Amino acid sequence: MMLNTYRDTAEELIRKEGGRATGIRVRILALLLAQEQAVTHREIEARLTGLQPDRVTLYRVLQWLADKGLIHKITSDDRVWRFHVNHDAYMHQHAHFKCTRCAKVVCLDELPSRRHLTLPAGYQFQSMELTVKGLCAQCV
Amino acid sequence: MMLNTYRDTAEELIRKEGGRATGIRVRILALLLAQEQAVTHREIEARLTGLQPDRVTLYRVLQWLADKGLIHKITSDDRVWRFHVNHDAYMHQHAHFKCTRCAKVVCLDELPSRRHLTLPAGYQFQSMELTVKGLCAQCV
DNA sequence: CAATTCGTGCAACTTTGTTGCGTAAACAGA
DNA sequence: TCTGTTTACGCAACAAAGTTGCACGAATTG
Ligand SMILES: [Mn+2]
Ligand SMILES: [Mn+2]
Ligand SMILES: [Zn+2]
Ligand SMILES: [Zn+2]
Repeated sequence: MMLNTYRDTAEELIRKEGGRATGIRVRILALLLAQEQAVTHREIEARLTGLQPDRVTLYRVLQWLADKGLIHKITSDDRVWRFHVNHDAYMHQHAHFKCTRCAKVVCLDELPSRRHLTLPAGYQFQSMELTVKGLCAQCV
Repeated sequence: MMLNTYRDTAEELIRKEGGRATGIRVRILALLLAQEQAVTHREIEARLTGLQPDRVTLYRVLQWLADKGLIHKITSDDRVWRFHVNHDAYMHQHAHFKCTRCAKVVCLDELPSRRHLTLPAGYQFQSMELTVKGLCAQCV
């Protein structure tokens, strides 16, 4: 399960950002480190067995982790944020995939070049958000 | 202002879909036909001077128009739907631009080819949603 | 004009997320 | 190990966006 290792890593990362390594923060970040795919607030709540932090605290911890750059927030058409750790590969801008059957969200490696887009005259590019929809390997 | 023409067009489009051309539906679709950019539920409400339909009715009219293919819904990171008429040019899949300063949303003409993306093994592509962020011509 | 169907308004509810504030826990320094 | 300060947490209340059920009223059909 490697859960102890995840907790140790989590604690170390939190301290490195100058935050207090509270039980809640460590458990949440450890949980995120263990997730392959991006997870919602609800899913995190459900998987924090034993520990049941207040909803507000969970929101605030997730926001803090995102502010510190340890995780990133993913917006989706279902109006629910999903969270995923910032592995090295995901530190740069990247696209996401969302399964239209099971709603799973995973991070993709790349983003198409902005050269493939033309903006109206006078418009200035800053960034792009790309979500690919389809069926994941389990749902095909 | 061409508003009469918009109302006539709206009424015609609604009847063509087999719906009742009620005052509310006609006014909402006429308003959307007149908009260059995509508008939110709130903005539509504010611009329907004189007529003040119930919030729920507005939601239902917009959903009906979208179901009939007369308009399309645009999702955004601010968790608010925006609506825009389906001009011929926008019947196919297309990208959107959102201004990071004034929150204006406009439809872009094209979508980059799916060949520029690689999905994990076993994943099946269905569609993509692309939002370009930046500054519009008025905000640069 | 009457019957039927469809659209609208109202009230209540749901989901997701935010704000303010008092209290408790973490950490640093003695 | 104790003490004081700072930071995080929990609770309650709030907010925005959207949904559902149901009764009533207005279009359309004939
Ligand atoms: Mn990601
Ligand atoms: Mn569009
Ligand atoms: Zn799936
Ligand atoms: Zn702008």
